[in-house]
Amino acid sequence: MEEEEEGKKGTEVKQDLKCGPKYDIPLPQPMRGEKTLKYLYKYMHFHEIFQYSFTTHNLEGGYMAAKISKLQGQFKDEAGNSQERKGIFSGIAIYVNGYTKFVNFSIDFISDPTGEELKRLMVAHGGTYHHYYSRTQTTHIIASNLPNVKVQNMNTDFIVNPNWITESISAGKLLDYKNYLLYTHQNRSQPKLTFGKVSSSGEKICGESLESNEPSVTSESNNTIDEKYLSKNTSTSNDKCSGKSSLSTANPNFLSEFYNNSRLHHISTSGAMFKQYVKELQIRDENFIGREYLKSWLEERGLNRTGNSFSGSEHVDRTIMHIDMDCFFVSVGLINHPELVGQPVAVTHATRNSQPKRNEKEFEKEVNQWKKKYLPNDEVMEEKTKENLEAPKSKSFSLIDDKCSMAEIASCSYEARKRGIKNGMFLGVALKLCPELKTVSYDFEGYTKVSRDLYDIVASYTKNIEAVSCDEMYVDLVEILKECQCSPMDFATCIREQIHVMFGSLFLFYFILLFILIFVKEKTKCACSVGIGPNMVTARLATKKAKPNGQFFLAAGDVEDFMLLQNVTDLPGVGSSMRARLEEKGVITCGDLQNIQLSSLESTFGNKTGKSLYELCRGIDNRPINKEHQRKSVSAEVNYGIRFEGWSDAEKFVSDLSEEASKRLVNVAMKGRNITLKLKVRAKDAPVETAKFMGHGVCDNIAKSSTLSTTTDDRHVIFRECLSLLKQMSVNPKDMRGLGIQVSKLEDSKSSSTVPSIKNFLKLKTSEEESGNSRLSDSFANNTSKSVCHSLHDIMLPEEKEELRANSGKSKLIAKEKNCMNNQFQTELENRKKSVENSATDVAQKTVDMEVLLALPQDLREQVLEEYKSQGYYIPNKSVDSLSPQPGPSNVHINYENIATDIYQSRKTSEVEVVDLEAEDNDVNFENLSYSQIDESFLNALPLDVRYELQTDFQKKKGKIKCNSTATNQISSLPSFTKKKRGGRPKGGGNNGLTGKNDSKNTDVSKVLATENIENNTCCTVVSSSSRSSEEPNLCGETKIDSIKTLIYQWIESCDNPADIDLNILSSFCISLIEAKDLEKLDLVLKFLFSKGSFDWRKGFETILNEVQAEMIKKYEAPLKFDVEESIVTTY
DNA sequence: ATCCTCCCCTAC
DNA sequence: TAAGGTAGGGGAGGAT
Repeated sequence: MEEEEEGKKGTEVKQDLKCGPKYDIPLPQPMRGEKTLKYLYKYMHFHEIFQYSFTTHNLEGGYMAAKISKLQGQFKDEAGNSQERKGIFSGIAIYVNGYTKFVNFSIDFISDPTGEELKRLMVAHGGTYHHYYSRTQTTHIIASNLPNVKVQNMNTDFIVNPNWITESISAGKLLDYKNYLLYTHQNRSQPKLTFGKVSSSGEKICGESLESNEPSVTSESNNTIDEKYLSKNTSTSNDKCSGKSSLSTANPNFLSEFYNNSRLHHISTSGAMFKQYVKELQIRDENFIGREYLKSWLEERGLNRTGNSFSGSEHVDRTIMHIDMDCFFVSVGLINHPELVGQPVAVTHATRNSQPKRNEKEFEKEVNQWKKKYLPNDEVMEEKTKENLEAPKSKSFSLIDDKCSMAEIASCSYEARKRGIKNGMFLGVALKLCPELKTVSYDFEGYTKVSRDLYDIVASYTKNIEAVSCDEMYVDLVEILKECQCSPMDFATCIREQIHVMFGSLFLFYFILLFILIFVKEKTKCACSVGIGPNMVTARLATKKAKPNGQFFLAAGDVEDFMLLQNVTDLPGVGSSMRARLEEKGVITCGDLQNIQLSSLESTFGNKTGKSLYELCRGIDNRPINKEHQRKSVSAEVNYGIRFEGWSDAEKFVSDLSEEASKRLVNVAMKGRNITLKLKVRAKDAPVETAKFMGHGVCDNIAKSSTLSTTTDDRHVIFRECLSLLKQMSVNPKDMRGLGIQVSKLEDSKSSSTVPSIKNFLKLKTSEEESGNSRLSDSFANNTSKSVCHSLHDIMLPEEKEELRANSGKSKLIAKEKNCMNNQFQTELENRKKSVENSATDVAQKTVDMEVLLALPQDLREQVLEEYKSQGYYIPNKSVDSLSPQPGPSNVHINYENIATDIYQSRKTSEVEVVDLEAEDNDVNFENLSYSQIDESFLNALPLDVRYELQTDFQKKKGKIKCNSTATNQISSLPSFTKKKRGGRPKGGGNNGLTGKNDSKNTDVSKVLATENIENNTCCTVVSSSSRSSEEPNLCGETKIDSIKTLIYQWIESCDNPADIDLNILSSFCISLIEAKDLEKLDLVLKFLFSKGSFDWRKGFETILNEVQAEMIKKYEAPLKFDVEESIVTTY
């Protein structure tokens, strides 16, 4: 990431550039057309827009420009005001549960919001939106039909109808949520809404508005909900006193909650993820659709060899491109906050209103200790000069006081940087520098989504990529420039344009930004910067020059001059410590550094470091692009919220952490021989209560390691070892402030055979498969490998896929966005695979995104496409055509033809493979599978009827299925079925650490499921090749309701939560039931669904239900009469 | 010399 | 209040 958390010396090195120009790509020309503007008018209430002629497309100067800047001003004022008023939802944090209304595109979209809309509305009015339900922080759950049985963990008193939000907004005040409670039958003791009064600082807006606006409500309430509300909001500070904060190890879910909210964890793991992705790219077949696009792109602009003075051979020596997103987290965050574009914005956990309460003395003590640590020589008085020199993370200690929030800024916009705000700075400090600073919450899903798109775009051009992090990479351009006869700068323009459009398309979903994007173009400079140089350092330095939103080409001949004035801090490997040491020698610029002898550098910094400094400061860097990253260690550590009362707490945590480390090892299919335990211990005189809430304070670091005789990934072995190490360190658990486990000396786990400990009643797994499988499912995809099919979805025929997608329609797309983190990387796997086939086509499809286009009214959609086309944006004809209205019943029909054809091409082989496998019948023979082989404990756990069903079902199936081991391997990579293998550790696409909860118990059911799915796949293949229209709708080959139920039951049992892909299959099955007019079966299926599964599943089922209802309305103009609650009640 | 362990530093 | 992770490189100093 471009993020520079280390405080860097402000010595600005100005430079006269003889070399490559920095140049900005032009943004889309303004869109014309009255209709468009009518829409904009309607949705944005920019009344004034309408008064002007919009045939003008030169908005650069004159009257329109003035008008627009005035509108922007209003925009800002509005945003500012709402901040001042703090918004009606201040203090409210919602989690939207399964609320996936199919996009009902009415003019009055405010009254019928989607989850995304709720999110936007919430934030726009001062509230918080949680992607995940947090027991401690979510104050209200928004749902339209939340099943009530399995939500004991949630306080159902706070499950509220979405109308609460919209009506509150229209009322201009916070209405009493209890009038919108979803379960009015549950707790009839009505709350007294007095929390506003009790709220410590009388300024709490939620209190005010309630008090002043809803007095009648207050009087009729009693205090049950009130108390709960209070305990969630205002009295949490009491928790701190008792040391029982939910943000500490006292919380049983601490580890996963922490990881789900840690930006650094996200940065690390996503970085690793993309390194793995690039590694896998290497063994794939070449499929560079982007290159074709590049060629036509060059041709159109007359930039290809013939039309351009550039001769490809000039740069073939070595040309490295460095791509880096500009303030990545902010850019993604702004997608949901278009109103903040152009303002100083920071991404943090806290909000600008956060006002921590702390013990002043202790606080000061710690801050002074930090100062001492980072301002050596007792030069505390001279902070001003020394401050930024040595202090890490730009903490600006002089500005810290006991009132300021110590939430760290993960990323801040360029507007904020102009005010002196830096990444890693405490929010409180930043607010002192820039009181207008706006804060935006994290959107980890969003980051992953955008990163994925970014990598997809680049990978469609070349495989010569070194992933650095989720938003940064190096690309070796030699090959592509040669092949396409392209200049580096042209390539940079082309690829940046794609990235920009990708970003733009995300913004498009929000109409306000549609406006900004098109009319106020300079405001959307949110894309990426690109630097090109003869090697990695120079490329990197060039990027710095290019920022923000530019590109810079540093020719080999210009390197020497260029380097002279570069700041040493910008060299890779020079951080705050090295900078300080260099500064002592009077070295500021690379020019200064060049004056120091190699031998001198080597003696002061060590041989390697010295040599590397010597070379880097001259712009010499021979490191090749590392495409095949080899992992050397796996670790899990936490240095936040660690508060142990005694040994048992510590042991429990070490145990949890061992499990985490073990999971991560399994995820990467590695085992390690060396185990290191890292400990952060409160420094001797450091205060017990840290300055930062639940922070680690001033600490000493200790580490101890031990080498095992054999490699391991076993959680128990790791635990035992760590516990022993921990005891050896003899530290009082009460003083522990951080703990980490690192496993190194890694080996591929496939070399050591690991037969899963599960008593498998189906003996279909060899250890070889086991490890091979985990490798596959770990990474995104592996097309060249024998295991081509990863899920049912994968072996479906293109027509089926198309149908599936079209049927799922909009709500699917939206639902997809709501994936919880657990599923994120699982979904990732699917996405990744899709993108391989589609590559640039897919990119283009994405660039003018389906979601966006579908959400648009048809005429507007056409206009948008027309405009984009006319501006030279790459929109494949097919996709454009497909977005025109289609004949037939589906008005949301998407034509995935081009994609489907691709898939078909590449799937053909896999299909053949499956068929062959069927014929072969190798190790695994399902004929041999008998009911009696099923684990008894599993059977006993089943309700009698299901047990019976299962029994009969097995009898039925006997002899029907044949499959060999390879097929097994394929199927067991099916995302939703990979989660419980090997002692319940999720493997699959589930990325290490980001898998929120995975404490699932090991069951044998997954084996049943594996069986099922082998069969299913097989059946699916067979069925799909026959004519679908005349056939009875089937779920993976099953048509009988009983069999379907069994299938669904087993599916649900197999994992903790549903994978999208499986939901889609189920959903399309339901829709095919509608087609077949078999509403009775549909009803039974739905009832069965809702009677099973836990909370996580319900969310998925609700998506299906929504899709079904959408289809019903389309087909019969009436929804299916189906009562979710009833079906739950009747079953339980 | 070379390896090992225990750090520190750096990057995102 | 607030989510200060993770992987890799390499130096110092001791063991071999």
